[in-house]
Amino acid sequence: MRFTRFGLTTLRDTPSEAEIVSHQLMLKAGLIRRLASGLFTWMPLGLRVLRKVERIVREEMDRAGALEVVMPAVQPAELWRETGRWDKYGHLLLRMTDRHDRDFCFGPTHEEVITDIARRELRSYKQLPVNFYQVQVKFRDEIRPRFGVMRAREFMMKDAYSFDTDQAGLEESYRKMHNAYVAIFERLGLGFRVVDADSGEIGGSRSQEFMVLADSGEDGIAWCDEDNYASNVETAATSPREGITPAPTRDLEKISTPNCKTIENLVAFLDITAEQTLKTLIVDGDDGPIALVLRGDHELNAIKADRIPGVAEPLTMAGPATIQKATGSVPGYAGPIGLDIPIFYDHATAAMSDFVIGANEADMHYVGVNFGRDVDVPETVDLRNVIEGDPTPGGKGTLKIARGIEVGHIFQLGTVYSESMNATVQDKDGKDATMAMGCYGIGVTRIVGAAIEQNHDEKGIIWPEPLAPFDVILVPINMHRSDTVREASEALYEELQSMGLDVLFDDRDARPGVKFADAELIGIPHRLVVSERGLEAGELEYRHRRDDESRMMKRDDALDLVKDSSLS
RNA sequence: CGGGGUGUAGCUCAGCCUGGUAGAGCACCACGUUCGGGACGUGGGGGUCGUUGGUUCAAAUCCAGUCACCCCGACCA
Repeated sequence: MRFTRFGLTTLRDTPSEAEIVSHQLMLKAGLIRRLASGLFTWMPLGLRVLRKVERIVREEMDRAGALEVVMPAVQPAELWRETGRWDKYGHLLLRMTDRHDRDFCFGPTHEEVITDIARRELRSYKQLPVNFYQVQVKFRDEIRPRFGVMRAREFMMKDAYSFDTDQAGLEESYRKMHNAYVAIFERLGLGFRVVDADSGEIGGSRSQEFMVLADSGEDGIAWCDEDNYASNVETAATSPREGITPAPTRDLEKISTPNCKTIENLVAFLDITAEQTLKTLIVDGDDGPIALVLRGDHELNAIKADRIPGVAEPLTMAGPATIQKATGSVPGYAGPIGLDIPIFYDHATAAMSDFVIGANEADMHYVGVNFGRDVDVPETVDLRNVIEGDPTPGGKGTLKIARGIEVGHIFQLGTVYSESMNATVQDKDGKDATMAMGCYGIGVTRIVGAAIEQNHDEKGIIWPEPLAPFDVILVPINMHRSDTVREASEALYEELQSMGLDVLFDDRDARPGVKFADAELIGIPHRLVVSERGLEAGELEYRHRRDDESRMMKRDDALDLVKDSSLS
């Protein structure tokens, strides 16, 4: 491709709308342009990268035995009503009506459509297992799109759906997809980690996420190599810490704490740390309110709280009236002493002594509180978000926390969809068997952003070679004044292409500095510079995007180097 | 949806407080000089100042509404 014919405009200034580096670089390098919030046009340079991702994904999906299909992006409401998700998926669904006033949505995912296909097409267990996939545009009406293509509303997704006769088959299909995903992310050249995850609105049982490690990631990852444990912090578990609760050193005392409705205010007023306090959260339950007790500096985890028997789903904080009735006080002063509703304590509370709690009375707290003396020694449960240093569930080590970008998510759905949509096959005995499903997603567009987050420097993008829009950029110096350089460059351009390489030929009549700056910004792995002075010695200047400096090489050696590196 | 911020040329921004009819750098076009790390000169094209309404002799500027974009939050005591 000739630069002058490629329609590429790079920006010298960073657009003010971009916050994170991948978004900034994608705009500066001309990969994408924004149409509206969360909607992007993929320009020629960006599309080349996207296509490279898609190709690798397709190759590995095909290798794993999955079958490619394309389903409609627009889906009828009836299918979503069958599974109950027309209402449940709610806010993320972009709904529309056609001219006959029939309801449709722009698909955010395709479980319903594929299950409809499966129940029509699959009759016999002999047709299983089968796995269908597609690479297609999805639309999710995100609450707040952000970070460019990282959380866009319209995005490219590879989604796959497996069908098996039973759970054992599903586990095998799931394992295959897990392995295919590992192969995909390894080929893409990204640093990633597989973590346990919550299955959220998709439903089902086991699920794992593939996280590209990056500080700008929206997700937290809790992990521990000694225990071979890794989980999204949303679901990361911890265990009770071994150790002895210190003996009481203070007497129980009820004190006045005006305007201390928050832990923050309380800590400031008493000049203590949040670790010395307990907070008592009142949540709605199936049979009246329930109290959840955490150390003051810890955060309640909604997913874990929902697993507590009796807690209303979804988790709802009790309103002022309920709190008044349960505690006898305005919100902000709840505490376990004298509280006559079910109380659940987090694991970490057990190790505390001489702590501060609300007194169930406005502007009053108890200080010097101790378990066994003032409050019954509690059975504890896992209630909160883990933090760095917490013991692992297995107990062999402590958790570390890292940030990650979710680029893949695999689920064992089981029969959630096949049951509600009545997708069955005849088994060996001629009986109807509800198919066991799995679903497997990869955020294709998000991968491009994630790759940049992980591979850039102050000059621009540094593409992992499998993702690079071009293998090599050919930079002639003073081509428009030197016939020697022009002829040699044109010949090289032809030769590199005939070797099967994707070549960007910077044929602009621009000064070298401009060309070098753009080459670095758009991040092409190999750079070959053609100059009069090099040609006299039969040499080219070679530099890899990751190299600190360039080196002169014999022409053929340079070509071999690029060829071997790019086509291996 | 709640809170905050920003809308002036393709990009980054100044001008607004104190109203008088729009600017800079980069980018773009032409010519000339330059030519191995984002050159320089001369000339040129490009903006109903997001939008609607109001105040005023006069509005980019003051007032009100509205739209768009960005950030923080949306159980977080």
